[in-house]
Amino acid sequence: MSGNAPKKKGEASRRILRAAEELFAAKGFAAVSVRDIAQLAEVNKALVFYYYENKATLLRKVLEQYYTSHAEALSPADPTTSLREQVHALLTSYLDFIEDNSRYIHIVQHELLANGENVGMIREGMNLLFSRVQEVLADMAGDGPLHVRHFFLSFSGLVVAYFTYAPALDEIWDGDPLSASNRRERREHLHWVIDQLLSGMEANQA
Amino acid sequence: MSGNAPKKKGEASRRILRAAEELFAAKGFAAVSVRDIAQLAEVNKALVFYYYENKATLLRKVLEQYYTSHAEALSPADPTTSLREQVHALLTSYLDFIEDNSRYIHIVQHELLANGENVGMIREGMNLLFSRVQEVLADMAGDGPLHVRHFFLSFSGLVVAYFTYAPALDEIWDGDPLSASNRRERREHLHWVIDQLLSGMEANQA
DNA sequence: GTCTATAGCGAGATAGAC
DNA sequence: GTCTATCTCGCTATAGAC
Repeated sequence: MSGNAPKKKGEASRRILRAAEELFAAKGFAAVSVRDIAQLAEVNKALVFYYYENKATLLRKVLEQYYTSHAEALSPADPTTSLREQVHALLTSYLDFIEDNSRYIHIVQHELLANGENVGMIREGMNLLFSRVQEVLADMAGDGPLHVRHFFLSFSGLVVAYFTYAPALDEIWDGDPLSASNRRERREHLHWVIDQLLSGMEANQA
Repeated sequence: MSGNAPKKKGEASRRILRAAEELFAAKGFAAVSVRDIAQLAEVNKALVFYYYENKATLLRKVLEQYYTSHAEALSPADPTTSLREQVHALLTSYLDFIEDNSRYIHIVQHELLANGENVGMIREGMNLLFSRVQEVLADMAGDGPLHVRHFFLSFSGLVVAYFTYAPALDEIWDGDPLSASNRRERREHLHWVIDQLLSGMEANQA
């Protein structure tokens, strides 16, 4: 017998990609070895190089995959609703995407910190998201400190902080910050924050 | 002649620590080799192991150093001013610290993402900062989605996002997001945001 | 398409001269 | 305290059998 794993044939390539994604998110590109990836994917190490030219290519494929699903997840604004509702809808869809793809953030943050070749792909993703925020917020936002780009960045920071800092928050939160009920509460907080900011922008326009 | 560098004797240990700090912040712990550190510090590789037992110890020392200066940078609240002013003062001192120690964030984020042994030290730093925020905000904040911990995390995210995302923002910003004038503008934005949130909290109390 | 075997290199760390 | 030289290991990547 060669093994007891329920592997389906032809799937090896996908298993490798999934394993790479999981490990890159957990430990970062540099801290992961191809051996780790092969082990988790339950394939031979050499097979990784057969499907993906090298370790760096593997990371690029992981990022490309996310880039695609991120772009797809951005549903277009519904012009029949109020701007305020459109902003909330955008926040909701962003949170949905991130909860479904929490590893995405980790990989992106790793790459941002490494500040290497892959920042280009991340920049494209940011630009895309920014243009969506701009569509919705352009009329409300102002200039200088109230420019759309600041709100875009602030929204991103507000959303992402929760996932970045979670491992160090368990004493401040009661128990696991990432539990379902705590995630729900955090969502409510973010929608509340958005409301305050929108009110401030409206007041500023008048 | 053995070299042309203006090295002062006895300083090697500090040069190593500084080099390690710089490289860990730029590329992350795993992506940095002891050889890199020695080269930047202009010392022999073996000397790194003479002063610091191993690579992991070096990172711990870097974190300890930051932990200390972070704690020192948190000036106590001035009870003769309004709560609103105290919050703004806290934000200002946090921003000052971070601008003076911008590498600190990068190292902390790397460690959070790695989620390894050093998260304990970071947790202590977060707890300390949280208790300061709580002092100032306890009376104003509420429960559930308006609990102090949410505001604490939101403030952190708002501040930190700017530095995390900077490498991918250059197309959205006009030129370098980290230029002096852009940093100033970002500060103004953050104070504006804080003001909106404080107003929202006051309204909620009534 | 998947494996074994191994080349070749750079890493962390140590021994010991000065 | 600082260096040279070296050990050992694990890494990426390749060659080639099946």
